[in-house]
Amino acid sequence: MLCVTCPNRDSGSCGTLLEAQSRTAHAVHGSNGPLLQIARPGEQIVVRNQTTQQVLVLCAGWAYRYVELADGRRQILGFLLPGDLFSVLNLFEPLSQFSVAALTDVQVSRFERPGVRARGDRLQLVLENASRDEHAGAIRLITVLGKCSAEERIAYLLTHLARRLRARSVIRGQSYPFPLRLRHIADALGLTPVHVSRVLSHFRDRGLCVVSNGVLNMLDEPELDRLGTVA
Amino acid sequence: MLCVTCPNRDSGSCGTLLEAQSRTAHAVHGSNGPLLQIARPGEQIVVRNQTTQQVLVLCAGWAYRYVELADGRRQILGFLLPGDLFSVLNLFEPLSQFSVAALTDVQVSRFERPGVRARGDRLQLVLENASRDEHAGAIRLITVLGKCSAEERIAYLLTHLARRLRARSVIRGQSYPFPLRLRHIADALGLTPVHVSRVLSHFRDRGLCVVSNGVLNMLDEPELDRLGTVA
DNA sequence: CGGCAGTTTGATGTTACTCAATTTAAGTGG
DNA sequence: CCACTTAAATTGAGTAACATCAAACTGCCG
Repeated sequence: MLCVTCPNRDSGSCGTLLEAQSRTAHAVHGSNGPLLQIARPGEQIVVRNQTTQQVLVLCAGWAYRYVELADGRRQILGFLLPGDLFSVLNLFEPLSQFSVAALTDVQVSRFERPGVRARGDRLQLVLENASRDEHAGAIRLITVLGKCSAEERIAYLLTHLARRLRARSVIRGQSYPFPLRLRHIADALGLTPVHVSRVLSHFRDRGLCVVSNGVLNMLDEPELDRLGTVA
Repeated sequence: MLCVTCPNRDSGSCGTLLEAQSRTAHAVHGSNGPLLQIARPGEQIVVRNQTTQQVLVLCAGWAYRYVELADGRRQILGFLLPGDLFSVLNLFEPLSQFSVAALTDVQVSRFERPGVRARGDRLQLVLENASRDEHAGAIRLITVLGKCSAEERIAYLLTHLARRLRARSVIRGQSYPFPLRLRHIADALGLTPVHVSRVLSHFRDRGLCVVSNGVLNMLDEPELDRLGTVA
């Protein structure tokens, strides 16, 4: 199946979610193709509180959404995988509530903001689904941060990412590419890199998972899943 | 100004937010009035993962949205004040992502789910605003939970509630009715009741705020605000 | 071969949790 | 109005989880 958002016709990097979204966006946009942007690891793609008339979709690579506090502390709100809309809100709201930066080399598609108000059922449906997912994700993260130990949080993150990657057929087995540094995990889960390291090596000792060479290998996914299941 | 959602014509319990929302909902609903429900403190109003064809608005009193983990842990997602829509998502999604329970005696208005798809600009606008607010609230809470100390979290909660109450003209001075128990604060902020008690008495000693007789008195609101400001 | 960024490990410190006892407040029935 | 009961708040002591600081170690790239 062709993915209209990305220039590359070969499947793999773009999952099912993207297909629905991009088709919609494409339909709205008209016949001229989307703008394409590339960024290098660490590069900032969206600046919080900055307005843009475009809707962004991550086309290839990983990125993360985050906010920065006045004193430099950073909270990562979540990770963007290929096919992800940066934010549903972004469809009708020009002001971004968070920053976005690249984790790997990424490709980002930029569409002119579609006329959401004038649209019919098809887009509405996509919007509702994405809206629900985003909301559900926020609730889960709040719950994990509020009620779970470091082990539970990390297990949650690892299995949650695996689930999302599977949903877009990026992985089949129990391992997947893992571009996150300890710092990212820490900032996403309210921990310190040092403590994340300790928990991960504890996981390694228990034969739960290993991360090496930028690849995460889940040796005992059921147990990881059990640990990381919150609600 | 008359509040169509509530049976009581006297203002005060219903703030500005409700007026916009209720008018909208009323317009969608047609001429027959909304169903009214009352509940006592502690009573559960919405059950997570349960579907309903109605849209709920808190009309009087306080309530809270929460999720419960398998082992009984509870995470409070936020507090509902008079005039609050239970959830924006609720407008087109029959499945509730969280439970809701009453903190005080409450009145809840139930509207038949409006035909969101068929509506024009007016409702769209209200939806966008509410959607943005809900999203912004979730991001703030995630940040507070992920990056802030117990003192900062509690200061954030107290001043945040004050702001929301002021926005609907419920309070003018620096004190407001405070129906939360330590347990609620704890479950909302990822702390234990015991620790919340310690922090609050520390605040008291420093002359920041006092809570007694179900009333919170912010003696040094600027300092509280400074403590609780995250992003 | 340096040099840098990221990770690991150890030692120590702090925050917040747990457990338990005590006090206060809020009802309830006499 | 006063015992009695019950829920909530407070206080103290001990502990666990996680943070902080610092040093050693790894891989990688010029």
